[in-house]
Amino acid sequence: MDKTTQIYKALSEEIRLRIVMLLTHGELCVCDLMEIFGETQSKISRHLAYLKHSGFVKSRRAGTWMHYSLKEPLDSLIEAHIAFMKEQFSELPIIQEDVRRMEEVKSSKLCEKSDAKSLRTTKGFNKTREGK
Amino acid sequence: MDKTTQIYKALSEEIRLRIVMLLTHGELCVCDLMEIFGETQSKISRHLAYLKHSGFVKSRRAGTWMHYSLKEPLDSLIEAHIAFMKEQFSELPIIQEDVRRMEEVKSSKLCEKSDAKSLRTTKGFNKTREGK
DNA sequence: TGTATATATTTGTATATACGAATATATGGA
DNA sequence: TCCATATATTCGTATATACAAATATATACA
Repeated sequence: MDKTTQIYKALSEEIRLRIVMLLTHGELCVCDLMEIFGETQSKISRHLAYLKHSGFVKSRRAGTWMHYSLKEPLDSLIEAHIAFMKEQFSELPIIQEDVRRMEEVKSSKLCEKSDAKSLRTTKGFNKTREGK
Repeated sequence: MDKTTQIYKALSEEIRLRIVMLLTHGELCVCDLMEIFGETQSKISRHLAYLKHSGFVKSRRAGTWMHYSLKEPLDSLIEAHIAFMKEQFSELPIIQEDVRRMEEVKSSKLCEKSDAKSLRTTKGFNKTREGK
């Protein structure tokens, strides 16, 4: 039952549960999550590593950015948990607020729209990043 | 989300998850659980206290025995978790083996069949208990 | 190659909670 | 009241994992 209890441990820290909920909407990079939650890079990164070890997420490097998304294919038990979470938590104010901030962040940042290489060679890139 | 994460914490320890699964079949006393799991009284009691604090179970005293069962009414989120667990875990060998041992223990012990007072005044009671 | 950026990991520390062993409490019966 | 039984709690300790701060790593670009 190690796998089973590891899933529960992974979801027993609030920020990890909220990250998983956000990732059901699609891929996010570390910098997005830092901004959405107002947390330090170290904290976000640690929890993503935990979720990765637990089988929830995969990462994709694009230039210097790391993009995280739900692993594919998901272990079927994890998939069932995520379906359960969507049913149970989607309507919670704190989760809806996270989604709202996610949309805000995604519309004001470029790192989600294409990969680092093309961004960095785009005129005006640094200007865009200054907003942080 | 404290309630939410507390539920995940409660289920993230294997023995607690297995106790909850057994209690879906009905009330059990501490001594039954000790025998089913082959664990010490202290360990069983501590985990039951944790489950009680987390809102999963209630206890009923009958003489010197404490009987535990799923709380009623259950918090609706906990109820949903338990329904999920039944779906996902009922067929696992370890869970089925727990149920088998539970049936064995319940058929060979009396403390489940009536309360302590009547048992203690029943002839042959101590003999029955010696089997332990 | 050297610098800057994004992310990951390490370090030192704090907290939650696990454990076994011992002790305390509550009940029932002599 | 005193003892036995069932259970709960405490004590001392070990482990997992949280945190912030610091440092390391990987990549991009000059």
